[in-house]
Order: sequence, then C-alpha cells, then structure tokens
Amino acid sequence: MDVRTLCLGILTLGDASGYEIRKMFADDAIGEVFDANFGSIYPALNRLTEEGLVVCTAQAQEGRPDKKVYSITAEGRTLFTHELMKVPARDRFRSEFFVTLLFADLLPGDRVGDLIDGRIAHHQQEVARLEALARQESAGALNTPFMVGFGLAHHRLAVSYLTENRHLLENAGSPVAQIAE
Amino acid sequence: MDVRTLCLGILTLGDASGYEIRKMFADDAIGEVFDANFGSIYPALNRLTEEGLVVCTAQAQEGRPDKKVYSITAEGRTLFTHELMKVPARDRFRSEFFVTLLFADLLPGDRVGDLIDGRIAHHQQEVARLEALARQESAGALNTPFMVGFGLAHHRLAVSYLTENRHLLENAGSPVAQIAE
DNA sequence: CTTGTCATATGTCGGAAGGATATAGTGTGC
DNA sequence: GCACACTATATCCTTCCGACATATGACAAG
Repeated sequence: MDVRTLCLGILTLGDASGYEIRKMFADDAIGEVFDANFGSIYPALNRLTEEGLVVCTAQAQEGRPDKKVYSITAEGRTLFTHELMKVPARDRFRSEFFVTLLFADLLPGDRVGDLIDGRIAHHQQEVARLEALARQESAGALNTPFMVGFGLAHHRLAVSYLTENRHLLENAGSPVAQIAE
Repeated sequence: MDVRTLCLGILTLGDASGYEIRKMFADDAIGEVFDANFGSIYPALNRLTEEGLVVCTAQAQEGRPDKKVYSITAEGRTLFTHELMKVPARDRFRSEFFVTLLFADLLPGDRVGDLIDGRIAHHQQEVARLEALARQESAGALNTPFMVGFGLAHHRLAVSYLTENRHLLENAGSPVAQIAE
C-alpha cells in the first residue's frame, strides 16, 4: 500500500487538492497511522492522473492561489477496493527519540530528563489536539471514533510509560547513582 | 538519524557482522523502535567502512559460511556520540492494517473481524516473545528493561484497544446494523 | 510603506531505504 | 538426492523523505 493508494482512498471520500490531502495527513487521525508529505503526494497524484485513476480540474479561488482538485474515477475506485482486499503489510515504525534513549548512558546526566520532558509535552499536546478533534461535530470522514481513539490511546500510553519508567534511564549515566547501586 | 548511525550505535556495544546486526533489528527490542533490513544495512556498513568509521575483518567459520565482522573506530565513536546529541527527528509510522480499518465499510462483513482477530493474535505473539526476552539473563545490551517494557506496553495496548473498540467497526458495513441505528 | 510571517497552493531534487531478489555455504530430514 | 532452514553477503528498482523552490494573498510590526 503506497501513497498512491492512500490518495485514492481519500478521494473516495470526496474531491480534494494535493494541499488538502497533505493537510489531512498532518491534521487528521489518518496521520496517526500513515505518514505522507508533499514529496510523495504530488508525484502520486500526477501518476494517478496519467493512469486515469483520477481526473484533475484546475480551480481559481478568491484570496488564495489557484488550486487543482482531484476526483477519483470509476477505475480508480475499483483499483482501491481491490488494493483494500490485500493482506496488509507489516507496520513500519522508527523513532529517533527511543533510539536515543537506548544509548542514554552516553548522554549527559540532565539530557535524558530534558528529552523525556519534551517528549511527554509533545504527546500531551497531541492528546489535546485529538480530544478537540473528537469534540468536533463535523470532524471529517477520516476522523472516526475508532481512529481518533486509537491516536489518543497511543499518546496517552506514551505519557504514562515515560512517566512511570523514566527512573530506569535517568540515573544511567551518573557515576554517583552507580556507586549507590 | 539513518541506518548508518544505527549501525555505529550497535557497534559501540560490540563487534558484529551485517547479518547479526540485521538479526538484532528483527529479534531484539531495538526492532520495536527502528526498522532496518538487508537492503539498507549492507550499503550502510560499506559506506561506514569507506569513511573509516568502522573496520571490517573477514572471518572463516566452521559449519557456516564465512562472515565479515565490523568494529567501530575511534572516529566512528566520536561521530556517533555527536549524532546522539542532535535533537531527535519526529517519529515515522505507517500501518496498512489501520488504514484498511479506516475503510472498513468498504470491506465484506466478516473481513474486518478476520483482520482484527489476526492482528490481535500477532500482537499476543509479540507479547510472548518480548516476555521471553525479558526473562533471559543475558538478553543483550539492546534489550534493556526500558526498551522491552516499551515494546510490551505497546503490543498490550494494541490488544486491549482492538478488543474493546472492534464493535465500532464490525457492524460498519452491515445494512441491518445501520437500520437499527 | 516596507519587510517579515503565515497560510494557501504547486512542485522538484538528491539521497536513503524497503522489499524483493540473488547467490553461496552448511546442515537436517525425508 | 532433493527440499528446506539457517547462516552469510549482496544488489536492484521503486518509493519516498526532507529540504528546498516558487507563487499568491493576507496580515502584523516597525
């Protein structure tokens, strides 16, 4: 499942421009489970257009630059449905934050605490953002209670895990603490 | 932080071959927070060797093919420490499974349940695997209680979240359920 | 009035890497 | 002897990530 397929999926829910699609990944709950940015979205949309899976209509706007709105074709819908029936590939995850924590004993003593504090704050911001999203009446078709709830559970776990387990790391590089052990 | 940096980090903990490094990503807790496979590990090691950040020693083995063991240089250590002090980039996550669930209403009625069942089973296997890892006396330097605990928390959350919230999806495509609503 | 910032828009480039594939050696089971 | 699994190294091609570029329009600050 590539970004092209994701764009098809999003367009099954309604027409959108490249910029709007990218905003969905950035702001909506779909961004909790899939990441895509301009560098892949625009080439994907261009390719889909060439392949007749979407059609593109240029629109002028007032107070804003012109935009290109993409609509899915019947062929595009068929392909997306077919892709959806495939066995999902395994998840992919990379976190530089956690890799850094893995080598916490190489960091200066207060660096680990700072990193963890900053990270907890980030997750709390995300919780607040998703809670606000959940409260919206017209949150958008991508922000189902299931998806928003998953994002919330995910960020809340991170906060609680870091809070409860930071003690395992925070004295790791401290010679005084190691002498005490 | 790229795979090259990750290889350097792993080699600070001891010499290893490309295959062993890849096995760490596949089997150890580091694989819960960073994904790398042959396609990126070997080019990374070759590049690190060219740049003098690691040195490579070919070793013959009994009962197995020969292997190339990589050792980090002092220059490599310095670079890794320097990289570790950088602000970690944001996490990257993609899950075809959850994307598929996002379009659950396009799936046949029992497909969603099958996907969720299979997914829960997968997470439970991972929990069992990590629990066994946590019980090992010599689990390896990469399998710290913090990292293993994070992986366990993560998979356990997935199981409980899917179990408790699958009802939001499983009647999604059912006309009978929608009439009842 | 000018400059800077932000949001809305589209787009591209170069390097990294993901998945699949290839090859080789060794051992085990049928 | 063949198939399979594990240990090993390696590569290829497609995708995409992060940074960057450009344009339009609105707004704020000096």
